Amino acid sequence: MTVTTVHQPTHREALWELEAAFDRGDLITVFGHCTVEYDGRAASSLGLGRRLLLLKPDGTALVHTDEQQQPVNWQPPGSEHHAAVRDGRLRVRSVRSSPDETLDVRFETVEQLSAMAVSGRRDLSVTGSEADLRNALLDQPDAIEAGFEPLATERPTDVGPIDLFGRDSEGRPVVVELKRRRVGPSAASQLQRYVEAIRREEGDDADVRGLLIAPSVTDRARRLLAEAGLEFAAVEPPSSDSDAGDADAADATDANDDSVAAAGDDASGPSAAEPANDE
Amino acid sequence: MTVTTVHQPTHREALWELEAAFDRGDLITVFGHCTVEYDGRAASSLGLGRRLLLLKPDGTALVHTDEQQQPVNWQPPGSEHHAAVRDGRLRVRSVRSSPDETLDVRFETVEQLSAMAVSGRRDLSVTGSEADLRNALLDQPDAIEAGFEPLATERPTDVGPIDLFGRDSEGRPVVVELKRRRVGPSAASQLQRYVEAIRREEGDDADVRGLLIAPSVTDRARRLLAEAGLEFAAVEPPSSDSDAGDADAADATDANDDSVAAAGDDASGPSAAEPANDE
DNA sequence: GCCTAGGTCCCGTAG
DNA sequence: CTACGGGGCCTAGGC
Repeated sequence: MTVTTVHQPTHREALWELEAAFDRGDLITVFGHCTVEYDGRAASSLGLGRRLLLLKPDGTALVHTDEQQQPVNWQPPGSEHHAAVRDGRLRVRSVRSSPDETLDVRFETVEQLSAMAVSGRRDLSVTGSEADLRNALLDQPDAIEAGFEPLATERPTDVGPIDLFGRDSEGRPVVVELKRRRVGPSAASQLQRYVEAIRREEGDDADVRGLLIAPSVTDRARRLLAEAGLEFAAVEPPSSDSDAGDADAADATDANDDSVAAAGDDASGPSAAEPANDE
Repeated sequence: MTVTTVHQPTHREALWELEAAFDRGDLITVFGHCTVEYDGRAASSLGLGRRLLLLKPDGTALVHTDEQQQPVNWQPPGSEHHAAVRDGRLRVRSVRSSPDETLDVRFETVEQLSAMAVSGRRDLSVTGSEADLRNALLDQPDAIEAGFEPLATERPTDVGPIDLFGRDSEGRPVVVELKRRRVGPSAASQLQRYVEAIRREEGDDADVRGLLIAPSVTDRARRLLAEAGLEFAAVEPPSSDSDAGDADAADATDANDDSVAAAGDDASGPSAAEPANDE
């Protein structure tokens, strides 16, 4: 049995289950009527309501409502969870130091408490990141511009590391800043900062180019680049069009063998089945 | 009853419960042995493992493991959840458009499925934000420097809005950039960008000051500021020291009325009880 | 919808 | 530990 659940437990029962789950290193969910107080880098307070508290064995605490991707309150990994019954309420407190922070969740009633044994990989490799873009451009330097010669990635300067550094066909140093998505003014400032650092290194009269590579650029950023004498080149990130096989398979059909739940999910076409390609 | 739970349901049973919970607008948790596939702005794949899937009625989907504050995979609010049984697995798919993105969670087995009716406030007012810092400085302009006169907040320029704009005791324009925490090179660049925009507005020979206000600054950022002729002033954010009453109370004692759960939680001292001050 | 910047950002990596 | 920048960042506020 990899999950333990109690419904509408007394606070003592809930406390006992929490203690056991802490010891087992389980992932814990607590749903109930609670208040939430946070004090640390900032401070906040949340009145009574039914919410879901998630407690992880690494010290993470998350309070979720029925809206938003982000938790309404939280405590980062490395915290310590404590539970106690006090003033007729079940209090779950997650604390960490450096910085000193406390999250307090006080339950008037606990509707459900579950403890689950998690397993399997929790790290995942994402394709389509800036690093992937960099590697693709290193394989095809001409995609940047004809004759571009890469010299270094993450080249250090005294204002931070340059994504990609090289020389153009005429031997001029080129500072390349890569972004996986549309860029705004901050990316232009970042590139300018790096270019000026290289100019200082090479001598103030050095002819150093700055090149921002991204799928697109906002108007303001384009103007900033122009004013600073920097260049822009549009390059799509190498995610969806490079490896579209699995995406197409996942996109093509729906709802065959059995019924379907949810609004507006019309079966498009019960065509040929794709081979299962996971696990 | 505000929570419905099934343990080790068949996929058909799980599907039925999901459908009902979607209709009720419940917050849903599904714990089980699953794979996770994502394709959209990037792409990722995660092999079999026991994980917790959180589905919100606003379209949010979160896949959590036993580590990290951030979900290992997710789908933002506005997505549509669909569920189906296929190839002997329960498939939960969250889809959105613009951008086109799909999250697929395929359960080999479902250990537990719960549906909860959430209620109560989900918005929370945080104290200690940059806006609080700004308001505190507007109340006490002399905390910035003697004779400083605030003129505008979020003053627009053609490179973005200035946090706080004013004039010093000698009538010179001052661009103030506020940060609630220690700042690095990017904040210095940001301030420089604004200052140059104001200089262009006022005429290139204008004497415009730039002032970065934050709790502290890194060495590189300090050097960047100096090179650009910009200033720095250390100001603590107005969070923990302003309203320390509740924090102290929450910090003082632990574990009185009943027992205590968790590792390393020695009861410090069962001293005087503080008054309950929430709800 | 896009743009701009904040965030208790979180997170990994390098020093 | 700090520092720096990426992120499928997310989220709020304007336009």
